[in-house]
Amino acid sequence: MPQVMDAWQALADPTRRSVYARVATAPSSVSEIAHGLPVSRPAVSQHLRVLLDSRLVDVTRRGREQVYRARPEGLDAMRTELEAFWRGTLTSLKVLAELTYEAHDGGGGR
Amino acid sequence: MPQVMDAWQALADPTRRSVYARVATAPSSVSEIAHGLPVSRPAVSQHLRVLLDSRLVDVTRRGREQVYRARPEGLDAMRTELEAFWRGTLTSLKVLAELTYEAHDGGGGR
DNA sequence: ACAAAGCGTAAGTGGTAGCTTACGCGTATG
DNA sequence: CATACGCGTAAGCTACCACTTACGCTTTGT
Repeated sequence: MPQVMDAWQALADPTRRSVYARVATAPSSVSEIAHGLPVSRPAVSQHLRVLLDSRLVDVTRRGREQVYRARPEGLDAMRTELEAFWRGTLTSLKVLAELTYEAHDGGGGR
Repeated sequence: MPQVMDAWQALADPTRRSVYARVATAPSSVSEIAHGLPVSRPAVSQHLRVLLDSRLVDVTRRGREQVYRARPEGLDAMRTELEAFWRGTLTSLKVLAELTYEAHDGGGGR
């Protein structure tokens, strides 16, 4: 039983990213998701639990199936968070790059 | 010796994110970075190795110090990748949301 | 040439994430 | 009411990640 993770860490795992991609493409039941992946159904259930705790997916009962779907808000929240991180670092980087390159290079880097 | 990781997974670790944030704010030597963190210097070295393999940081020798600095390109590449992922999922989500809500809800989300 | 600073790496350890098999509960179907 | 489907969870195992200590190499200073 995994700990509480932020969306970033939650989506870091490849399998979990696949699971999320699946439900983002189309709401699916657990068995459907598992059928398209090289892991067992309980494994998918656990991944969905993590995604659920991270507020990245949503659940709706339909008959005896449990339909999972992605939550746009969760994604957007994470994106905003990332953007802030980006901005901070990139600003610093830009300043430093200018200070560094203006003297001897010009920035032809790769 | 860690495996090869993509930028996403590399930045998933909190400590490693701190290391990256540090070098993004200002190019620093290994000891400097380690001095500001609750881990040993070798640990920082290993984290820097991972960031190096992920093309997220850069190294320059200066005297006997090894100065690490963040690579804007690496970040930007990851950001692009994320953006693509975003777009794909969000598009699907929007379509599905419309199809779903138009019949019985109205979109009182959250 | 010798001592010290600054790193990188090897070896070893603890913790935990991800997976599987086994089981039990709720729900539809005859 | 009995059977089968769909799912969540517990228990256990394996592998890997992050961290530490110990060692060796390169570079600077006296």
